[in-house]
Amino acid sequence: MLRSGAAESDRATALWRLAAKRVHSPLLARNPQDVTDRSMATRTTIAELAQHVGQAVRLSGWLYNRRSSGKIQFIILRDGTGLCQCVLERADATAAAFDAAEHLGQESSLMVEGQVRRDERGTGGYELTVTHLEVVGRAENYPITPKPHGVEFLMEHRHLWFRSQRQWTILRIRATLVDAIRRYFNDRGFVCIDTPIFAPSAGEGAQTLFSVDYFGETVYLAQTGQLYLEAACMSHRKVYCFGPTFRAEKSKTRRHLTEFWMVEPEIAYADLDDDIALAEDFVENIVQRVLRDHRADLAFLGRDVAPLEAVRKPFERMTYSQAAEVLRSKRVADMLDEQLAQTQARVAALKSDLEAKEAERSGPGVKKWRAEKLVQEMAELREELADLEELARNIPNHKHLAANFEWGGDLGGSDETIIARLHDKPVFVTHYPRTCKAFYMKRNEQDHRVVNNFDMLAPEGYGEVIGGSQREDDLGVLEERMREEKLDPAPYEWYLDLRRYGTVPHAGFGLGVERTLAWLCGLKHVRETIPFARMMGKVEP
RNA sequence: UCCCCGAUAGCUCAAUGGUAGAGCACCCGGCUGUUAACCGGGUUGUUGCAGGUUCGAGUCCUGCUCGGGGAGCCA
Repeated sequence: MLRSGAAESDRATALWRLAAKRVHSPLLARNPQDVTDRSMATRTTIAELAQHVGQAVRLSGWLYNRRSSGKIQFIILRDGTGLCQCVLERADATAAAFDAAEHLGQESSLMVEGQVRRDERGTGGYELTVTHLEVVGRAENYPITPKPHGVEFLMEHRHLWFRSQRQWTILRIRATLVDAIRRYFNDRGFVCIDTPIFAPSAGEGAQTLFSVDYFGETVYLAQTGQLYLEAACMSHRKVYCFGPTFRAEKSKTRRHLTEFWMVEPEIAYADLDDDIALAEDFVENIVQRVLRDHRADLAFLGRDVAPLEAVRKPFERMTYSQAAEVLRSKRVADMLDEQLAQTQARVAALKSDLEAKEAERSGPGVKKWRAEKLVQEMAELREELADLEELARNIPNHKHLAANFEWGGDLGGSDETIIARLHDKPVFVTHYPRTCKAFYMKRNEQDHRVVNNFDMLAPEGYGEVIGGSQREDDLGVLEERMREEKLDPAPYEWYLDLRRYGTVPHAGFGLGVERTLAWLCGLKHVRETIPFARMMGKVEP
């Protein structure tokens, strides 16, 4: 259906040559090889417009939106690097272009040529006074209009939703985040090791993995590269893997995907403190990099950057046991009571606001456009109201769960949120009970009930972004743990070899890219942080 | 697997149990500085599916399907 980008630009070039032939003086056409250079206009992109003020340029892109007022049209052109308002006035010289643009549907592809002007009235601060326009490919009835759409509709049109400003911005930030991650490790002597996607039954919770028929044998899509990375770590000392990972958990929440990207470093001769120090430095680095490169983009997304600026070493730290005490404390009960009161107050305010708007809408003498605007505002308020009412219903339950938290169980989602809410920086929670963690985590020397692990909780309710641990390097203890978990040792013989031949203390962690990006961008849902989200009950497009 | 909410025009949403509507999109017309432009006119329906209650169901009841987000589990 959609042509490839390369084919698109070849066609665009060919069409432009045709256009150029028609428009420009034959006197300049001395060299037939030079067709594209005969134009006085420089070929450029919207992002580069600042360097071409006062010059004639040509842009190629897609029609983002168009407004007209009699003899003047405003064409918002999107070219992949930004948006530019192109102004087209009807005159003898531009009549053909004017008429061609008049019935152009949203997302039609086109090329325009004109004079660049600095103008605050135009999107992005620059405008193009159009002298020529060529339609490359017409589009009719583009499904995604400038008006609001529902999530279901947008997700079904993800292949087109990409083109809208918000999604464009988010995925550009994702690209920077991915680059920051790779650069961090590459610049510090880590060797990138690609771990396999097909994995035999790899122990911890095989029921949550996707099974694949592998020449008649059942294997699984990898949920971590860690065990393989441990092998690589004994060869290269500092390694990392970065790739997709798969979880078949039947979770339908704003934090879950069935296919997501995870980066996992692993370092030899390292203990838990080294691991946490690495995670801390790493997270500070990538957060500050995104902040440095995307201030305007984050502002466009409505992200308050102050909480991100606060992401500086050292982060907060507490043990699991301390967290358990905090959860049961009066401080947490009070905090939740206050949160509930605030939520209820906000709910009440929203309700009266909604009533007032409804009264105005259905009242006498309301202008049509005003009524429409009110309906839109009311829809937004209702959405916020629904979220808050759900929160208000949940808080008493969260309070109950926290107050009755018993040492030995894993922290629930609500417990993590509570711990994170108590701080304005990321929090490391360390030393979880061994019984609720994976067999490979290093047993703590002082307290055999707990392991040397940590979770890093992002602030502002974004929850667990990193899980990591020191690995059990003692062959005997590891075998004991595997017996405890009733794991068949046969598939792990190669893994046990790593302890048989020159075992050393080592540690690592995994960071989820989509959760991190949702946090950085201040998004409600991870589905917008990945190009094509794979979720429970959703594999298309 | 469990709990809560929802499904009305292509899209976003209205409609005391009583004639299915608006805005957008699209078509026609107007407007030389618009910012989700605006103004006038026009086209647009198996109210998710199957039953039930009722003189009468978009509205009430039951079941199912699909979607939303929460629990468990997780990054």
